[in-house]
Amino acid sequence: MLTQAAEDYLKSIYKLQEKGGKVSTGILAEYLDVKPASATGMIKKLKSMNLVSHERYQGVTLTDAGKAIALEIIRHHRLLELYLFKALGVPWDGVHEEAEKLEHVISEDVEARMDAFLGYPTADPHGSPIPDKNGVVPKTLSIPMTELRNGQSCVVAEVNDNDSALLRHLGSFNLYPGTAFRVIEVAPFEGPFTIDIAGQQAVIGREVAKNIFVSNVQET
Amino acid sequence: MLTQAAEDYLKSIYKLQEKGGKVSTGILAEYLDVKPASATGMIKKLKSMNLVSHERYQGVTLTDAGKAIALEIIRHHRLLELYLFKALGVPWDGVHEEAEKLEHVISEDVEARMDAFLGYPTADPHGSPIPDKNGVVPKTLSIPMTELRNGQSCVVAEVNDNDSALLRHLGSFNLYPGTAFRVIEVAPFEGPFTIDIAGQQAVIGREVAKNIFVSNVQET
DNA sequence: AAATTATTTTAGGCATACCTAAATTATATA
DNA sequence: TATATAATTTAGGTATGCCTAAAATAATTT
Repeated sequence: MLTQAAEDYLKSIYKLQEKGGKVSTGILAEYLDVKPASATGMIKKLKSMNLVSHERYQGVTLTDAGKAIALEIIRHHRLLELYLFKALGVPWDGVHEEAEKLEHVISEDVEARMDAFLGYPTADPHGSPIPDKNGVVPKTLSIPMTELRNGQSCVVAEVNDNDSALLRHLGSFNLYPGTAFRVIEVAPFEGPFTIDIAGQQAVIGREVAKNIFVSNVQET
Repeated sequence: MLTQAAEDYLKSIYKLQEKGGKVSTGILAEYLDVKPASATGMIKKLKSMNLVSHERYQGVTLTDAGKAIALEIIRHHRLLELYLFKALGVPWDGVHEEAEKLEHVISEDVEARMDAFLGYPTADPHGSPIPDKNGVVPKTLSIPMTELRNGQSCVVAEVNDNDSALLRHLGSFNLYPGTAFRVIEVAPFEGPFTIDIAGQQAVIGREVAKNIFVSNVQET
């Protein structure tokens, strides 16, 4: 069994790999809130286990084995988030932190039971895809809200899950995955978005909008 | 926050204190499956935190602060066991192991939600009392099954939870807490018990019977 | 009471995973 | 191209929590 720290490193490498391109020691260290020297040490250890590839100064990449483990942890995390949300009513701005601790200790058996209870879901409360047991990640077709123009309507597909305060803010507008809204006006010069959600008007700053991804975009 | 190991030590000291009298370094080490020298080290650490009292060669005792923490962990454990059993259908011989890992990471919030879901229960699937939020342990009035005589009937109150194989064995006879049975015959010379459970006859060895505690004993 | 046996503690090591500070290597600037 | 800056790695240190082996203490037997 891997240590919790090692699992966190694999998961983080996967996420950074998805997001941007090269995962450098420094980027990884910053993401995990440790010093670069600590990341170097763990990378060395993971490399010796054939879970990552790494050439000095060239960034780190997951091997197939490493990717499989990363996806398993991510699956645990997202199923737990949805379970806590649906079965126990934990507010969506709290499930991330809770799942962060549970994901390392939950058994495959309990996970399978939660999966069945939830009806084999494909997305967590923030809209992030839940990999299946074989590590297949459901494709999500979404674009950043910042690409929307005046008059377009759409549905919230996914929001960033790692900022509790942001989630509470979005919750106050009912901006959950599945919620539809229409862009009334995008202020010029990278300004805020004025939108209509079920008849209610709301102003969403650009920095906030960057954390929202939408699908089903239509001109109206 | 305490480490997981420290929490396990406190819990174990509490349980050993309940069961027998003096908790020696050796007993504690054996119970936790570590070497006596390791127990000495942790006892020293816990003493420096004022969670236990200890004089060399004289055994260890929980302070009020240590006892409060021990009871909190035990509460986590037993609520988790019952939750896994009732909400997710984990078989009763599996919940102990699972809860052992979860008890250290579950938040007070999630615990409160499970507690409410379960209707503020007072016993886990093995019949062990669940301490309340203030550390008050519900009193259980039960006697060892080994004290029963021919013709007495009773209800299973509690069984030992730390032996998976034993629990499967008891499950095969339906010997769960709450199940009533009648002693048909106690074989002489510390022999086995022949009992009647809902019309079905079963033979329970004395070593197995030592793990069963009963209440509501009546002559029939 | 002395000697043997058992328990407990001390002393010294190991692995994990973090840290800081210094050295190295790569990249950007003059 | 040489030099300054930034990123990365190495070296050495901390804390936890386990280990073994040896020393100290207590309990039991003769």
